[in-house]
Amino acid sequence: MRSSQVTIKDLAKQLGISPSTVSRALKDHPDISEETKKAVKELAQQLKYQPNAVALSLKHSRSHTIGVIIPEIVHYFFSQVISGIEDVAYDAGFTVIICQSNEMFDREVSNAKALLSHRVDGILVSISKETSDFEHLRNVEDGNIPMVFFDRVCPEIEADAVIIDDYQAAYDATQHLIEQGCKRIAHFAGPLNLIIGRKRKEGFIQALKDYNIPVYEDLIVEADSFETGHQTVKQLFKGPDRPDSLFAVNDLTAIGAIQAIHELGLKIPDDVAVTGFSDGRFSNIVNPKLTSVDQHGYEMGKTATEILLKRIMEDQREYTPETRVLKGNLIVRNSSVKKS
Amino acid sequence: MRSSQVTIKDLAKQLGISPSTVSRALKDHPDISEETKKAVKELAQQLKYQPNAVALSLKHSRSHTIGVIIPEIVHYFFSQVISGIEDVAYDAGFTVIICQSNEMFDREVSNAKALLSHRVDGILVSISKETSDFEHLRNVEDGNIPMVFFDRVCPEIEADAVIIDDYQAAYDATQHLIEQGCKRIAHFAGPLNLIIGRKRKEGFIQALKDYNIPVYEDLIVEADSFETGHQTVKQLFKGPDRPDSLFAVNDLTAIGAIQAIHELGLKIPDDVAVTGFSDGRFSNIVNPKLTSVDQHGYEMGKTATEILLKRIMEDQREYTPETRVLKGNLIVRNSSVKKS
DNA sequence: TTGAAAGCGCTAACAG
DNA sequence: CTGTTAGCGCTTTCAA
Repeated sequence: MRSSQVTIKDLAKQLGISPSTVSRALKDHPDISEETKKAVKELAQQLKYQPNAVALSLKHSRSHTIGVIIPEIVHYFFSQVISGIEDVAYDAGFTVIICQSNEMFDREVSNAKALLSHRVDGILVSISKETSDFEHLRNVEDGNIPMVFFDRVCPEIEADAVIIDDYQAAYDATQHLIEQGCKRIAHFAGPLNLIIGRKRKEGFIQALKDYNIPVYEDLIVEADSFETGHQTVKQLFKGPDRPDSLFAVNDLTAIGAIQAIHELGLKIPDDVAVTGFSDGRFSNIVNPKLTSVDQHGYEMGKTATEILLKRIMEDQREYTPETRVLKGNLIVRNSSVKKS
Repeated sequence: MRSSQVTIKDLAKQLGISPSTVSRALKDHPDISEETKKAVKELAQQLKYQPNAVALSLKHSRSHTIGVIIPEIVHYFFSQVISGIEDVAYDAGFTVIICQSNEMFDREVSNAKALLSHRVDGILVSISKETSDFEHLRNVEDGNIPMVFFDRVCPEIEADAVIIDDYQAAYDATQHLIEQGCKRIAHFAGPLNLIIGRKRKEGFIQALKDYNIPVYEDLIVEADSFETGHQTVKQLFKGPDRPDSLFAVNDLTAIGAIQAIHELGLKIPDDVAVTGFSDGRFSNIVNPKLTSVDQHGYEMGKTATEILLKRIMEDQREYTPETRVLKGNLIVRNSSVKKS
């Protein structure tokens, strides 16, 4: 016997009235007598009636559900985003379906399909590192499902987006290192097919240029995980003209790097100043505490969801996509401040 | 105009056949001619037809969706659990709805309601710190929705559960400290209304007893966050007969404690040996590296989901609930090993 | 080999 | 004030 959940029919039968009356009574329709309302509501409570959201979705072609496609929730930043999403959605009476792509393109495609199939009212997306074909997202567009990107946006699709100013934040972080007297600054970059990877690199380079510091191409390496951060330091920092500082594309990479730097017998920040990006739970916990950029995950999730819900409500086919840019705040801690 | 997704009717109309034929053709029903099948499938692909999961759910009283009620996904452990859940669910063609209780009872109750309303086929639950009334979960039981607890189980409801052997793991961690020569061991405990909190405390105490070490009640304090871990150390470790070691109920607490211990000018592990619990991303990153218990989050999520899916499939009203106990492995690192 | 009709749970126009 | 009916998208007898 499948779930024995109570339906409106059950209530109607027990009360000897019609289902439509029950339906109306439950929503306080003015036509219904107080007496009937009371009887219906009491029985509903007693039998623990829960409206069938599935039937409602079908009826109204509105699921009051939004879908989220997110790379990996293990990352503090993304889990913060989800909290922002859930809080807003929850207050608006929306349910959230979260799908992890695990940074895999195929998984992301299935995720999109599943969400379309579930007839979500809107979708929030942050694309995976692997994604460079956007057919699956175009399907969402074509299906007229509102879609808002966050953090990792898609270059080829015109849609709302919430990002931080990665360029400026990277610029700020680099400038900060320069102001500490650093001259040979390494950058561990993110995947350059992602806009965030490119923007952070550009901000880095521009800061160097503005301060007339030569840009050494071999000090710019793609490395965006604890392991690659660690390995890359071991190669890049062993020679005599090693970098005197490092700007890493995220905190975990910075921390992998920090460990390797320690293993090489170098001191942070005096031998090597280090800056991360994202300001996760780690930044305050490692030794030395890590200078990083606060990416405002919670706010990003909140904002993206607010925009999405607005789109869902206004429900017009044509609109001008809006890109909301949050400011990334550089938070200076011990890993980058040279004693002078 | 709401979502313009293609339906079976659209296909039928365009092909001049009936919806039922289309339906059958799409599922390769043997009665349908190859010709028709081909035509239908081609058009479906061309128009990017996606079956309406909502309609299917209503029709079959089966949503192929499972709900998860989880305290907070920011915690590494819980996000690991979710990955385990998603992987298994995904392979079985199930969608996952994740709800965070944020450790709030009220939120947990709404979560349960929402999931019931969405007619999920089953629910996975780890209760919040605040939860001591279980009415909402009893509603799930009464609705005949299969339910499996993980990690934080509910004492009053007979249901399947997947946990680790918290008692034994705490015992092992304590024993390890004792073997390092520790005599005054503090325990920062979790909320004692949670079984995990009680079990870990019991394992701690039993280990002390087995080794004839006095149990000092004032060295057992409820503290289960970075902040409380930090504060508690400041109070408890300042006197001359301070503890020589600490077993914390989770890693973040241990790390808060470690920072405070450093601030007091004490050395880890020589002055104070420290052990955490959960083995998150942090354990390897802090200095010194933290001894901790691997809680096997991914495996826990996987196992819980496997059991849940089994219950959903077999679909019998009566069964004997099963409690699967995973072993928690103590992982010894620098924070607890005294040089001798 | 295909179509017509009923029904999953609910709502809303239309009747009464 | 309440009941009847149709329909959301799909499947599935039953009939042709």
